[in-house]
Amino acid sequence: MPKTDRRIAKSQSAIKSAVLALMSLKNFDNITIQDIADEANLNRGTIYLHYTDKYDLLDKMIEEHIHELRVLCHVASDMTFQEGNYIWYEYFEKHKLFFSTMLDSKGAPYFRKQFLELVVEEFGVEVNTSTGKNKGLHEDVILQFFAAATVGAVEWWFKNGMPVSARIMAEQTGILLDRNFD
Amino acid sequence: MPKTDRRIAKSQSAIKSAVLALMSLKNFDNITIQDIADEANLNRGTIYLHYTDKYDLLDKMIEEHIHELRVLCHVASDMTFQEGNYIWYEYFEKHKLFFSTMLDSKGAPYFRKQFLELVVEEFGVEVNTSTGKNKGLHEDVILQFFAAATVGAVEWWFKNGMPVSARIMAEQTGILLDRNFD
DNA sequence: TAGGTTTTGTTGATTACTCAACAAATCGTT
DNA sequence: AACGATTTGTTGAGTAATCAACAAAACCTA
Repeated sequence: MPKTDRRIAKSQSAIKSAVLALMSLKNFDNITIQDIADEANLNRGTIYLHYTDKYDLLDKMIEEHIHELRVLCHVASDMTFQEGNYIWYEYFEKHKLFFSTMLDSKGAPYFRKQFLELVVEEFGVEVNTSTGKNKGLHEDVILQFFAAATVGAVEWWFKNGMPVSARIMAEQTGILLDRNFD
Repeated sequence: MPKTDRRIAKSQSAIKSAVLALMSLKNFDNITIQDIADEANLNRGTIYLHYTDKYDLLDKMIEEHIHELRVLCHVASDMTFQEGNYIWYEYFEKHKLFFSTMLDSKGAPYFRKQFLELVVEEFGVEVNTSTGKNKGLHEDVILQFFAAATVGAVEWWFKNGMPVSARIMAEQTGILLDRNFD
């Protein structure tokens, strides 16, 4: 694999940092491409060399967070859902600005989709329908059921301004998941 | 004047910052071009697009400081030498790493020359050989005399590890200058 | 909803940067 | 003084970024 050109790495890094910086100042939907270019100190046209529009840019940023969450899943593979969830929710809280913006604005139409796919995939290794409490149930049904539940909880949490702590969210959704997997 | 290309500004800025960062870690003479390129996160060849070698790079950086010092001179044009000197020595102290490196290593062969030229030029507006205590003396002689004295004092200060405070240097050289100009 | 203003996305010509490769110069040991 | 290793400065071909200019879309707001 040919390593990426230094200029590409620098431009993309500057662009993403600029978006994050601007998101702390104003709503994503009110950020213009020119704003991003100014903040990143590069030409507006350069942004279009890497992303089709600002929503595509945001999607790419989402992909990176999805990837990080997947890594955290593997770190937590030996833990209970309660314990593992807390790692996730810590990550959410750390990037609260990012995630709440993602889930609030119309700016990230595919976030929920990508997020759900991730959860389905990661829950997949945990489910067992040949023995235990889920014996005889349909694997896909269980997966989609609890994945949607998990994503929905996170979505609710952010859309409502995180009314409870990350620890509470992790614990309670963890209890509900641990109760249903073995 | 056509404004400089954004890429040029960014590259030069990164290169200069890299040199300053590296100078705090090791002697300038031990810094390689590759070190600078790595620190600045750009290709080694890019440095040669802007500077002929690392000493030229250093000279350009010097020029910028010389320019700053000239600006400070104009700010201090209404003050006594004692007062004005303190502004200068504060600047020296603020950039102590830079200046001590300049005056210590063989890396900046022209620093003293440029510095002296600046002092001669700036003292020029102060000297008066038609009336007062210097009446009848040769202007160039006075200028070269006290400019060399001033530069020599600064040089001594840095080469000997700044054994006295900036305030003391400013006060004492200020007294000596105020005593000889009117 | 008609008006002017801002933002968008694209274009083409130009310039700066990248990367790998090279010979020559310098450095550091022995 | 001779050795290998590092650093230097340069080259050429390829790519990314810049800038100005443009029409079309989206946006106020009166």
